[in-house]
Amino acid sequence: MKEIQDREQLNHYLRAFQLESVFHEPLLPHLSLYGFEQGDLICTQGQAPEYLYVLVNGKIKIYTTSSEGKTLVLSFKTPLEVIGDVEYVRGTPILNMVEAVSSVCMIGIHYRWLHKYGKDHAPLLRFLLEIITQKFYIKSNSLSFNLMHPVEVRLASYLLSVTSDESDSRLEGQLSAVSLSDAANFIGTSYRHLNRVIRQFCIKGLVERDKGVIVVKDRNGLSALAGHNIYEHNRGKGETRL
Amino acid sequence: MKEIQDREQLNHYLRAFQLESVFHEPLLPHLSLYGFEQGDLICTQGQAPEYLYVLVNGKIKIYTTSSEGKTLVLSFKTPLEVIGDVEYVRGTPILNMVEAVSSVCMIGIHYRWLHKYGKDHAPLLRFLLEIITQKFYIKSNSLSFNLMHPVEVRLASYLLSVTSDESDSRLEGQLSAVSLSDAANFIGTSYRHLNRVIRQFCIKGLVERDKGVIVVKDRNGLSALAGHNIYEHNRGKGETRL
DNA sequence: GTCAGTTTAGGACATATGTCCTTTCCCAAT
DNA sequence: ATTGGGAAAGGACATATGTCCTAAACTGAC
Repeated sequence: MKEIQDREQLNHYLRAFQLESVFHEPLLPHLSLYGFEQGDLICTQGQAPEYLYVLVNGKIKIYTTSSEGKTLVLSFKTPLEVIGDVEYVRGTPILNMVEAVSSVCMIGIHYRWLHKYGKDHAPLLRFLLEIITQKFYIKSNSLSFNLMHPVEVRLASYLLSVTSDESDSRLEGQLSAVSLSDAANFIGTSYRHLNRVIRQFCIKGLVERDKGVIVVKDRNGLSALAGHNIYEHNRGKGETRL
Repeated sequence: MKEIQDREQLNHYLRAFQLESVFHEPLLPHLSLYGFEQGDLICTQGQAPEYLYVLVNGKIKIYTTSSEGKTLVLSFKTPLEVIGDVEYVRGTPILNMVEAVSSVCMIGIHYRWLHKYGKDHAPLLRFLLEIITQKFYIKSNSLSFNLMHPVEVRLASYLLSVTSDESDSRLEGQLSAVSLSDAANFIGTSYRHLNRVIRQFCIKGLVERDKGVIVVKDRNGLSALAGHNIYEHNRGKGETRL
């Protein structure tokens, strides 16, 4: 991690994501911009958190490691997203590991100032409320979805969700930076089983694999399998009452 | 549902749960107290929500029905808990079914007033933030837990969590109002499989079943099985920064 | 008590998924 | 091109879980 001393850039992000009212005058001087390289660890489970981060560029992976050593990838996040919010509100140690999947840019603010100047600042509170509510909603869906559907369906859904935002440009969606075993841990299954299902998909002509890369061939077929249950990414916030 | 016209009782609850600053002066006149009988439907999935409810007495069940007709019980809640909060923040239809598992008492307030008098009221926003953060935390744990552990472990954990708060008084924890098939839907398995696992537990002497009631015989044994992963209920709020 | 109907438990089998180990493939160093 | 090492894929088997159906237990009416 390195701090990026570029006030201009920071202001740009604040404007782009409409955060000017969220981080008002007294908070501004305490905002910093941080850069992370692909693979950098941004947060470590169990540590005492100090900063609230706002993801403004790049992609991160949230995961947790159980006492038995299994890894479960909880989510992949792209802007706009906040990390350290749950810990801030609850006053607990860091819950999960956070790692940069691409090069990443985040706005950071120390809890001290967030608390001192923000605890009564309604726009900030509403912002956090919306973000966390969104997280809850996604998590809740994800829970139901995982519990109710076999890996086959989850994989189809996952492939759709990943390739839709990755491959804006290229026609064929590919799995890019996310390794297959990450994918397995995200879907909540073993690498072995993931392979098995992928092979079925290949046979059915839904995807093709070439040198470890999965290429989606039949989005409609996958959609049919997935039902309408798509793992949600961050959708822009809709109409809210707040 | 019937409205309980008892200002005294309402004030009592507000005091008991320290909600006086959350619902400040302008909101007070719009608070009402509602009573539900066991089995009453409190919210219906898909409908337009109107009220934010605060559960102050009794026990409720949150569940969802998939398009294929499967039911998944998302959680059982006891005071202090809020429902309709996610919908309020996101401005969406009701997400899940909510049903009274015992006779239930809730404080209700129409979104209209909540918005009009509450949208800038920091204590209310902080309250919602804490509640939803708590929900997120529980949900997140629950997701990992379900994905990483077999039914056997989940059932052990479930039995422990249920019997700890039910049977404050009685020594033997029993499953009370919650039916076995509810339990199955909560754990995310089939009734059939639940039975299978219960039978194993019986054989191991962990529980006994008598006329459809499960009696926990060996809490330590169950704990060993569950690891430290206990489904969290609402724990009183800890130290928070807010 | 007896019976029909409903609820609850269990049997048999099929499928989904996990574990462990072997095989294959890829890439780099030589 | 050759070879060795490590990552990726697949085979074999065990276990976990789901589905469908049957058997057993309970309940209320008579």
